Amino acid sequence: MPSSTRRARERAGIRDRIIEAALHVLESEGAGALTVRRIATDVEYTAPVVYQHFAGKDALVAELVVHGYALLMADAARIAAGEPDVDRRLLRVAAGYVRFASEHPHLYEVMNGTTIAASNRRDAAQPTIDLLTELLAAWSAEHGVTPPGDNEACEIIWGVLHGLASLGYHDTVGNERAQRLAEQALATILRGWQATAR
Amino acid sequence: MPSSTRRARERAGIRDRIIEAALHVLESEGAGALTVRRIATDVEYTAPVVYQHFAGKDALVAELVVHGYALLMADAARIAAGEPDVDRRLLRVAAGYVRFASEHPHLYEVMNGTTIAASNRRDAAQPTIDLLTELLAAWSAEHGVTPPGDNEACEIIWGVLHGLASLGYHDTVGNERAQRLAEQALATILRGWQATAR
DNA sequence: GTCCATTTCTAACGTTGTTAGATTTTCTAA
DNA sequence: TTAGAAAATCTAACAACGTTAGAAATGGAC
Repeated sequence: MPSSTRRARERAGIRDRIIEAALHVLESEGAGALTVRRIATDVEYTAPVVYQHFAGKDALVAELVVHGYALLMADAARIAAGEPDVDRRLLRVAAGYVRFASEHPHLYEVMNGTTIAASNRRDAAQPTIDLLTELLAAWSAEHGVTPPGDNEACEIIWGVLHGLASLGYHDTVGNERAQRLAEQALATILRGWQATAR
Repeated sequence: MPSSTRRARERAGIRDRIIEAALHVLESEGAGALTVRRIATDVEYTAPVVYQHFAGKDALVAELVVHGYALLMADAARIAAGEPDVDRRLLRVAAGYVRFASEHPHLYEVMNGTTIAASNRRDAAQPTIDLLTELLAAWSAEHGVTPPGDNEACEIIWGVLHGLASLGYHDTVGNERAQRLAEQALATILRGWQATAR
């Protein structure tokens, strides 16, 4: 019965369109406009169909968060691939992280919000963390310096990037300034680790 | 007519009780439980009286944010006053900042949420920023090192503290670990600035 | 062409922030 | 002390939210 597979394909298609529509509303109008009825209207359905594809609004938002981290990861990977120099690579990824937050402020907000559970966020963020770990290992090998282990160095950098991205994405300081501050902060930390090794 | 002043006093009293009740609900049960009706019930009134003292829920939340920054400031000032050594003082304030976030997670969340406008947050946070600037100036004088000016050093530290506090307060990493990471990050940055000066 | 399963919609429930209007309380003044 | 003004408070309602139950429509299988 080939029709059942087609039905499944159609179902998945609607699911994807819901996610797409939700992402578009979130990015263009913010979390306040992201209502179930609005999303349903945008995909030309009524509200209850959303619940046939997602357990509830929170589950849908969780998927947006996963999508957001995938975008962030792709951004970071692209930037990293385009810069051969180990030091500059880290700095550019740092600036890219902050830029991502200010280019997708509403998405970044839910990515770090409390609607999503901490463990889910960790899972979604893991690839990005792994990339950061790699970049850090390469830097470490290049300079013969070993920064604090047990993931501490990586978590420090993650924290710094997130902190300065936060300052940037809700206009506490400007966008470009936050990017520069992130680069400076990271450069200073790397220099600090080098100074420790001496 | 002394009664009118008493009336004003009573009005202010109710206002304060509303703020107190709201703060208690927020801290003990989180932002999800913070509804206008709930607050009104807790002060033994009905919902509309809240609107006689605040333009809306957002205005009330804004006051909670101000209150939160005052608490944070008091905490930081107390810690700073208790530590004569310039370097240790900065590290202890850093750890204190992160601890504050994990001891008041829901309050810290709204303090950095999007319900409050960026300019209002800046105003509320200004005293804490000023304290940070002072601590940094003292450190700078002690070591004969001038970190980046134009408030950049201060904003970097602020960002770092906020970032690691965020990692800590929603359990991305544990509480004590986030405190240690903040101390390490700050120590490394200070070392980095010293290394630059040499 | 009939029946069954799936999909979709209509209608509703409870809760939210918020406002209008009635009601009660409190103060002032004769 | 009491009549009337002013303030405070409550009741009732509105629109919008997330969510669910049950009716209506749709589409494939014999």
